[in-house]
This record gives sequence, structure tokens and C-alpha cells, in this order.
Amino acid sequence: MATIERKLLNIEVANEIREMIRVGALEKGDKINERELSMSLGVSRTPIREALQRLSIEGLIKIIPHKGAYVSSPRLRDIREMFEVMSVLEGTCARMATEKMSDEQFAKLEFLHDQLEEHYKNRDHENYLQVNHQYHTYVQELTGNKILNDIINGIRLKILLYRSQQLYQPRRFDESIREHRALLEAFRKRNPLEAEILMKTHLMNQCEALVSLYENDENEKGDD
Amino acid sequence: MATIERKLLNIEVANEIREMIRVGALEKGDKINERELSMSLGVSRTPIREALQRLSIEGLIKIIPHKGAYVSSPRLRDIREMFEVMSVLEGTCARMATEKMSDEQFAKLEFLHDQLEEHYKNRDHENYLQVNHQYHTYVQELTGNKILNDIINGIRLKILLYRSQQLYQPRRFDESIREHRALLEAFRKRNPLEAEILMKTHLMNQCEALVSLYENDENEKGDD
DNA sequence: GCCCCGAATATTGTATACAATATTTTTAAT
DNA sequence: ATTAAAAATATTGTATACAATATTCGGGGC
Repeated sequence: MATIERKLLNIEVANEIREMIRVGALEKGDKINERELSMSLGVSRTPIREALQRLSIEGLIKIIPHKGAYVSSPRLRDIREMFEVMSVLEGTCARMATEKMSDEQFAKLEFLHDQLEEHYKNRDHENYLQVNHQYHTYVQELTGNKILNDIINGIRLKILLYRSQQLYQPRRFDESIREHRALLEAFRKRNPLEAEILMKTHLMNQCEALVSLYENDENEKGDD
Repeated sequence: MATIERKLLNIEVANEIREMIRVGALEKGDKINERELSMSLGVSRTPIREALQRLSIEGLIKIIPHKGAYVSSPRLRDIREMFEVMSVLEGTCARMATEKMSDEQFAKLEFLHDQLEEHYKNRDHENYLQVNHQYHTYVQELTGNKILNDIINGIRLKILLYRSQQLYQPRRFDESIREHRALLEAFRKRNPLEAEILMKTHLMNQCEALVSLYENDENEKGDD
């Protein structure tokens, strides 16, 4: 864990727990045992407890007094609610970014979009998602509103943690690139309202796709 | 601190620190000394450190590794950014609430509004603010989106902590009740878009009023 | 008086010990 | 065999001790 910038153990532990949730080593509803984690990470319980306090405010875990910490267990409804908020916030980002977009900034978006198109053409879903993420965060940055960025990034982290890799859905892939094409045109035209509506729709469509995966998951569990 | 439901010390300490920020015992930029706080609250440093971790994720304080915890120091820009996000989110609440509002729910809003009018007539600013708060949180509840509520409540807490009592500004008082009247009519007509726009404007006007207080504060400090 | 350096002190970060609470196991009664 | 109660054990919450880092203080040089 030694790097040029030495991070506090409690921060490292928080990152480690996040990663365990992300890769599925910890699943929804799992209990986090301080003693076991202390032994497996090779640190005392103190930084672990501090990390858990942080993660509980972030919403990734829930601490029940005297009983311990549990990985949060979002219901479908929570996912929908998160996306509902995200669609509004990212729609706002698209509008604000459009209102103040320079030619250089548009060129950067167009460049990112071209990468999306390339990955789409090659059916390279994984890299598409990566550039998609860069695209969205770049639009966020263009707003210049740090509070807005922090809130969106916080919600996005929660959503991603419960589905680290979005399974490949061919139909959603096709829709996504179409939505991005329309969005790029709204940016090109510097039409804020259109950009906002298209971005909102893009997010809500993404929500429906993700929710359908969860519904399939829950059906599969029922069969076990 | 003994109540029917015994809260953990770290939760109590976090509440205590929030209150100290709220009443001005801790001011922007102040350093929080663990040892001193430990002695004044009569608890060990452990729950204090855990409380500080929570408060740092909430954004109320900032922890600098190896140097300690400091009360966050929002600049005017931060306040503006918070209100910008709040206006979008509360505007969304107004729209969503309008889209699904029952007659009973409207009657409750009208009742709260009548109280606002009463306090306005009596120039009772303090109670006006209290009912104003109830009005806004009721609109939030009507959305049925818990995530949205949590985010708004978190931002609101941060805003309120840095100005626990909004100083009486006669002009803003007059504007506020006018904005509320218009908002009530939009709710009555069940016009979601109008409700959204009016709520957004209401919040941005509140932002301008609050910012002007801060600017006056900073000017006064300059004279000292 | 100012600056620099080293020592002393204070504070923060982590480990360990103890106390409080919950859970599991064992024992006793029916 | 089942159930309830008691005992043992495990885990969480807090206090205390120790280690690491930062800050302050004192002394010397210019």
C-alpha cells in the first residue's frame, strides 16, 4: 500500500471494501465482520471501523447499532429512484454545458463521440462503456459546478457498485449510440433544451435496460 | 444522553458537532481538536474520530491527513452552486408532486400556505421560515422518491448550517410570499411545468438574497 | 531583530485492551 | 425429543496506549 502519497489506512480500507462490493466478493445484504476483515487485510479494527463510518454515509453499507455493518441492498425501486434523479441532474448538465460550450469543448465531445462510433462499429462494448463514462463526466465538468459533479459522481458510484459490468444487451447498444448521435447534434446546434431532454431520455432508457437485468436476475434466483 | 433509544456515542457526537456549527460555536475554517473535544464532551477520542469521518463525507468538515479536521469553509461560489443544484432538484419535486397531486394533498399545501400568509401578515419572520420549511419538505415527500429527498435534505443541511437564521430582509419577505402565492396557483391548476419554473425561480431568488448577506458580511469583516 | 536548527511537546493515526451487547452452545426440565 | 434457561463465546462500541507526524519552543548565529 506504500505509494508516493501515503494514504491513511482508513481511506485504503474504504477503497478495499468498495472494490470487494464491486467485484462481488461482498454481495447485497452481506455482513461485514470487523475481526475477519481485520485479519484478512492485516490491520487493526480501528481503521476498519472508521472506513465503515464513511461508507455508511456514502450509502454503500448500513450500520446497525450493536449488530454490525451490512452491504446495502438496493431494491429495484431504489435503482429507479437513483436514475430518476440522475436523469434530472445529467439533463441539467447537458443544458448548462450547451449554454456555455466553446468550439474547443465541442470538438472534444465530437472526438469522444467518434471513439464511441469506432467501438460501436467493432461491437467493442467494454471500451464503449469506458468512453461513454468519459463523455458523461466531461459534460459534467463543462458545467463548472463542483457540487453538481460530486452529487452525480456519488450516485453513479452507487449504481455501478451494484452492477460493475453492464451485461451486453445488443438492443440497448444500438439505442445508446443513436441517443448519443442525437445528443451530439443538439450540442452542435447549441440547443440547451433539446440537449437536456435527450440526455434525460438517454438516462431513463439506460435505467430501463438495467432494471430489466435485475428483473431477470431475480427471476433466475427464483429458479434455484 | 440517555433516552429510550440509546444512540451510539459516535452518532451523538456527530449531532453535537453539527449543533456547534449551527449555533456558531464552531465557525467556518475552525480546527476541531480531538483531545479538547474529548475532554469537553466527556468521551474518549474514538467516537469523536468516528463522528468526524461521518461528518467529512457529509461535507460539513474536511479532514486533512495528519493535520486534523476543519469546519468546511464554503465560498460564495459554493453557496451559488448548492442553490443551483437545489433549484433544479426542488423544481423537479414541484413538477413531480404536481403530476400526482390528490385533492387531499393540495388541501394540505393550501393549509400550510394559509399559515404562511398568517405569519406574513403578522411580520412573523421566524415562524414564516419554519412553515416555509414544512411546505418544502412536504412537496419533497409527495414525490415519493427517497433518494431525491435524501440528497435535497443533505444539501439543505449544509446551507442551513452556515446561516442558521436567515436575517430578516423585508424585501425578500415580500417576494417570498408572492412567489408562494404563484406556486400555490400552479399546484391548484395542476400545471407541472409552471410549478417547476416557479419553484426554481423561488430558490434562485432565495440564493441571491442569501449571497447578498454573505457579501455584506465579508464587507463588514473588511472594515474590522 | 530575524532566521535556522534541533529538541520538546502536541496532535493525529493506529493498535490493543476492556466493557457492553448479541449470538451460540450447553444444560436442565418436561 | 423438545423447550427454556443459563453459560460460554463472539462481536461491536469505547477507552487507553503506543507510534507517527506536525507544531511549538528555545537557543545560537548573523
